[in-house]
Formats: sequence, structure tokens, C-alpha cells
Amino acid sequence: MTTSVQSTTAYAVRRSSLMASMGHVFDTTQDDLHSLFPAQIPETFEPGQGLFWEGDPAEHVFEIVEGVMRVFRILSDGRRGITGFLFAGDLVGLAYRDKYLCSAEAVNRIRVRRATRERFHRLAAESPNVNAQLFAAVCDELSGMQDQVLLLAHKCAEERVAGFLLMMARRTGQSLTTRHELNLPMTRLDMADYLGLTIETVCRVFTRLKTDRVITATGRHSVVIDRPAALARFAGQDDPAISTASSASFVL
Amino acid sequence: MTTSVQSTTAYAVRRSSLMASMGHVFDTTQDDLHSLFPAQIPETFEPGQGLFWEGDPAEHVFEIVEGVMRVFRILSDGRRGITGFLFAGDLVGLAYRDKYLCSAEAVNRIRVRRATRERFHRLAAESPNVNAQLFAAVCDELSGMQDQVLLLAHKCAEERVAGFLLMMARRTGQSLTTRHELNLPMTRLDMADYLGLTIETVCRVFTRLKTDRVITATGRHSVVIDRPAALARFAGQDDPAISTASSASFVL
DNA sequence: CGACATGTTGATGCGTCTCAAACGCAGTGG
DNA sequence: CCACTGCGTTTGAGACGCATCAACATGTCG
Repeated sequence: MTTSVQSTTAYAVRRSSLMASMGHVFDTTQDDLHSLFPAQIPETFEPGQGLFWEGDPAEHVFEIVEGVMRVFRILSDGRRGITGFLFAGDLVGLAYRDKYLCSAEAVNRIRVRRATRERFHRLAAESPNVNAQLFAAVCDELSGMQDQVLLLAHKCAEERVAGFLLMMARRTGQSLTTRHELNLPMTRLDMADYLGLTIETVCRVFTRLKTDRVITATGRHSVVIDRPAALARFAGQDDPAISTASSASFVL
Repeated sequence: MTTSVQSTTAYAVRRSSLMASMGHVFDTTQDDLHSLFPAQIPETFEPGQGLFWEGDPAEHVFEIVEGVMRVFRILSDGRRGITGFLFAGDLVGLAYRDKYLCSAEAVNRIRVRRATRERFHRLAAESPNVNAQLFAAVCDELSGMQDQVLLLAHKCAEERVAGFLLMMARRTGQSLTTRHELNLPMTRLDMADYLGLTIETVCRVFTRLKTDRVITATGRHSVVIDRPAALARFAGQDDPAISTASSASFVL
């Protein structure tokens, strides 16, 4: 990498938090982070297909147009640790230094736009607004990671799964007050690797939530949250990990 | 907050990573992040004294000149979760939005310089170099948090404590090849709250490491790492959590 | 010296992991 | 249409690791 701009980097961005934090300050109709991507027909990736791998030269930044991605690293013992899930509007591949530090795969079929890192950072540097948005978004991600750390360090299986469901509801823009169906495109293994549990434990918590009438399974990859308040209680209620948080998403 | 600059924010900065990542690009003798703080006699805080508390209006940014700090949140069940330790050269209090999201206390006696957020962000915005440094540093922190997430999600007590010792050695600039004394100013409770363990478990791991001749206790708050390779093996070896990482430090 | 905080060690219980088996759904082919 | 097959999921029994509770040791400060 030759320019100084390229060695300054970011990780990722969630559109929702970005709008929430910056919308009142910046004009988001122009000068938006998402305007950095060429207005072309998005590429599609099939479920399980990888966008890039840990260690690959970091050449592109991706914007998720539709679908869900998982970002993970392989630990020395061969296990997979998922550091986050990414949704429509999120950016991914803002790799740090010149290699990707994580791998990224499609969970379900996704559509993405891509820009070269060179182009992305050059354009971002041209606009103070975009620059600030990028910065704010990374800060948001950092806050979310802190919540995730607290969750993993101090919470039991029930709290983790309940918190995960609440996070999914929030990230997909659900109002918890009404009785929506919540789509969970990832497998139990994905959840387990994200929450630091085993498939079996995740599963047992699900059945417990079902027998307690907190949720109803409407399919293998979809549930209805019947009693959001009870779910929040399971999750540890007014924790930062639930109220503030993102709990996932950034990416290198 | 009235200006757009103030609502863009950052979390923290470690001097070491900052130098490592940016030193070859930026002139660090001038235009340094640390030059944003008034060249005045640093304030001192006594052990256990708080710099700011979760929820306080975020008025100042601090630079640690000497000593160690802990950053934490209180969970809904009353337990304390430490999200990181900060060392000389680190910045803290780059709060996001207008309230601190974490509390910060001195572990041992520390010396700090402070700048108002308004001044800090105004000066930072004036220099592209400083701006980029700030951004890169926050990205570094994000990477470190990811490592910490992987550690907490997938590692056992032995691995966590061993990893913690390696992190401490690295953060205090130790070359693991020679036989240095490692200072651990924090209590067992601090380590436990940081690693998601109990005091007793941390203690038992210490004694195991001692009986295995991996470390030697030279005092309550200092150990010698006798066999760094063995310690790295305990920690899970060439994990990202050890090689890449910071494992802590950022702060809101 | 005594009082208190911090650290260490031990006995026991709970929660999660591990191993194993059965189930259910989706896709395929007869 | 249904049997077959593969994979993800669910459920169970047992083992293991860490938390909990308790007692004691040690260091620190009056």
C-alpha cells in the first residue's frame, strides 16, 4: 500500500446506528457512506459461499444490500469463533493493515456491492462528512464489542441466547411490541460459535424458552417472540448488552 | 453538543499500537495525538480513585502519563465487568455521544493529563494526520476487542489467565525472551472480572502455573515468566488472541 | 499487636460440555 | 406418491470444569 490513507482503516458500519447517531448532524441524502459504492447491479453469493478469507490480501470493501453474513476466525485448536453477524446496510472488509483478519461467508443468499479499498478510502477522505460517519460507525462497533465482551464474560447460557434473540430482533428492525415473526437464517452451530456455547446447549435453551411460552417456533429458522418482556428478563434485563448494544457486526 | 465534530467520537488509543501502525506513515514528532493535551503538570489519582463514572456527562478526554487504569461497567445483577486495562500513553474518555458509557478508576497511583472534549476534537479535526491516527487507533482497539471476544467465548480458565499474563507482558513492553519481572498492579478480583472468572479460579491457575515452573511469584503483584514458550502453550499458542492482539484497553 | 483486606486452599454443587442416539425436514430418485 | 438419504436438530446420560461456600493464611495499616 502506498498512500497514507490506505493504512488508516476501519472495520465496519451498520446503517441503522449510523443513521441514529449521525442523522441529525449530517445530510445523509448525499455524502453518505453508501454512496461510495458504484451504483451497479449487486453481486450475489450463495449460502456458505465465502467473500474473503483470513489472511487474504484485503482488496475490496463490501456493502451488504440484502441477506446475512457471518464473520469468523479459526482458533489454534481448529474451532471456529464467530465475531459477528452482518445485515443489510452493513459494510464489511474494511480490513486493517493489508490483509483480512477475519473470514466472511454468506449465511443465506446475499447481494453485495464492492469497491476497491483504494477507491473507498480515497472517496471517504474527500468528504469530512463521510469521514466522520465512518469514524462514528467504527466507534459504534467498538461499543457493541464491549457489550459482547460483558455478555460472554459474565452471562449464562440462557442470558446469552435470550440476548441474541433480542439483538436479532433489533437488528432486523422489529418493534418487539407487536407480535412479529423473527427470521433466524443462521444455524444452531452459528449461534453456538457466536455465543461461546455448544449446539446442544443452544438447543436446550430454545426448548426451555418454548416450554415457558416465551417464544414459539414457527419453523426451523423462524420464531415468534410471544413475551418480549419475559425474554428481556431472561437476558438480564436492562443490561448495556441489551439496551445500548449491537453485540456484533463490525468486521475487519 | 453543538458542533458536528463533537458527535463524532472515538474510544481510546494505545501509544504502542499507534506507533507501530502509523509510525512509518506519519511524522510522530509533531502532529501527534498526544500533542493535543496541554503541556501542564499531570494530575495524580490515588489507587481506587475514579476519573469518571458511567452516565456522567462526558466532558474530558484523559491521557495516561503513568500508571494503570481499569475501565468497567456494572451489570444489572450488580456484578462488575471490566472491559479493559489502560496503560501509560493510552487515551481514555473519548466518550461516545455525550455521556460516558463506562466508569474508569485508577488501579495504582496514576498521573494523567486532561483536555476538554471540545478542545480535543477541535484540534484533532484540524490535522489530517492526527485524525487518521485517531481513526487507526480506534480500529486497533476494535481488533483487540475481537480477540478478547474470542478468548472469552472459547477458552478455558488456564488459557485466559495465561493469555492475560502474555498481554500484560506485551503491553508493558517486555521482550519475553529475557527473564524480566512482570508487574501486576491489579488485584485478583480485577483479573477475575476482566477474564470472566472468579478470584478463586484465577488463584488456582496461578498456583498451577507456579507448580509447573512456568512462572515464579516474586511478590503479590509481580511474577517472573520463567518459560514463556510454555506459557504461550497454556494460552493456546498462536491464537489471534495472543499474537495480534491487545485484548483490552480502549475505552469509551 | 490487633484489625482488616487480600490471597490461598479445600469440599461440594451446578451448569455446561461431551458423547451418543433418535428425530425431523429437504432433496432425490424410484 | 412414497421410500431413501443426508444433514441439521433435538433429547438424554454421564463427565468435567468452574462457581460457590467456607476456612485459613498472609500481607498491610492503624
